[in-house]
Amino acid sequence: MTSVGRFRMDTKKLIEHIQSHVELSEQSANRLIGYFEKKEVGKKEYLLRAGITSRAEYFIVKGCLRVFVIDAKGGENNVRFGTENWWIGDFASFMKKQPASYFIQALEKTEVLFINRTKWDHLFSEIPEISTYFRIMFENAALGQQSLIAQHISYTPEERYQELIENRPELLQRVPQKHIASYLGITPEFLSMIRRKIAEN
Amino acid sequence: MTSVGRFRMDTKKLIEHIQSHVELSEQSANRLIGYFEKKEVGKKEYLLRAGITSRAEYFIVKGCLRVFVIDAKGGENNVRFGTENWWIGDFASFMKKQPASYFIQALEKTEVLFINRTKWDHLFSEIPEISTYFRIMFENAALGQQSLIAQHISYTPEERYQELIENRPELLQRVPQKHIASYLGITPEFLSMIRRKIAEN
DNA sequence: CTGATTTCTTAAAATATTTTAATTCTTTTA
DNA sequence: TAAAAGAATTAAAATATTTTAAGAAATCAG
Repeated sequence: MTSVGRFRMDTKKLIEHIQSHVELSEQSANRLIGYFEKKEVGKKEYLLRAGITSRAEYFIVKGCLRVFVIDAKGGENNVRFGTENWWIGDFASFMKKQPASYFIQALEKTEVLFINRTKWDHLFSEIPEISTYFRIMFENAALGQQSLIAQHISYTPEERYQELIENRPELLQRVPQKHIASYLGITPEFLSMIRRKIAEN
Repeated sequence: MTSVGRFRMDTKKLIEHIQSHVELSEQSANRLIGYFEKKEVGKKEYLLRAGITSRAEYFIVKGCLRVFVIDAKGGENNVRFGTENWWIGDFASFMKKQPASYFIQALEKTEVLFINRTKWDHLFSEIPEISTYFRIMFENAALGQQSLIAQHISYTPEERYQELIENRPELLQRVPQKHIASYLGITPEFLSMIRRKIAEN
């Protein structure tokens, strides 16, 4: 197993991410390792399926996942993409122990760290710094989603595509366009048209 | 000033709301009062304007507010409505002390409790139960927004209107239709058509 | 490496939504 | 309470987006 410094490579990525947001003592960092397990998800495999109760929250060490819902007509609708250093999961399902609304599928071979519900419940009391870290994560999630909603309501598909180019250009290299189109709430055909129009200028 | 039990009427509503989510000792409840101030906002008056740094987070004791952004074409786009027992504000602006993106306007004469930034920073260390309460509030915000985004992406305006009828029927009585239309991301004319179509069946 | 499958693009026709404008209904104000 | 202002409805024309279908390009499996 690859090792960097005191930690396994995968755990190190999580610890670095936490340390980029809060102070984390060496002792806490060491304890933390015991809370997480590693999992690999092959391309096109599922980390979670709607209807199944989600048993974990996932931190992406390497790879790319999409989160989608199936609508009344049976169509897949992407709502989020996760890449390195993102947390992903169906948090409502995880917390309330209720069936998930979302599917989570790997778009590449992906490596995640995950924490189960029992350990999650102990985490905050035993590693206090983590409480602040997750408060920041949830605040960021709330902020990000707030502006997403604003964008979805106020902007045209073309403007939302331009936003995506600015905010997450790496996704356009990594994710098939049909998934981008679904994320933008349009058909692949219409996205193709938008791209042509932008390229012409 | 009206008084119920030991507390002023307005503060009591907040304390009851907190107690419906976490245990709150009498001592903590008493301390809490000192953190909040009261404010009245007349109909059509603004609690916050985009461009101004938001100095507070607001708890609605009585009344109704809308949160909106102005888009590139100068149009107002409602993103949220707050009624009794809702927290409202531009949290990004409040936390980062940066200019607000949102306008918040009263649709009725509204009474709010607010906490300023200095007190917010002391709140969590001095009244520990509150940390859990706000974690729950943010979790709920994240969950609510997650399903809002899913809805916006997956459903037609008509379906979103039906959702609104089921989830927040009181808003339809309270909020002018042009604001509902803006919230749904459509024109008032189109909402009118949807309503007629639904009524016909 | 090659055939099979999936993804992307193009164009035309169909549908959904907005815009404009006029009319009625409701609320506000003097 | 009447007049004025704002909000909701209707319909027709204009525009945005989806659907369908087909071919080209890229990726995958044997």
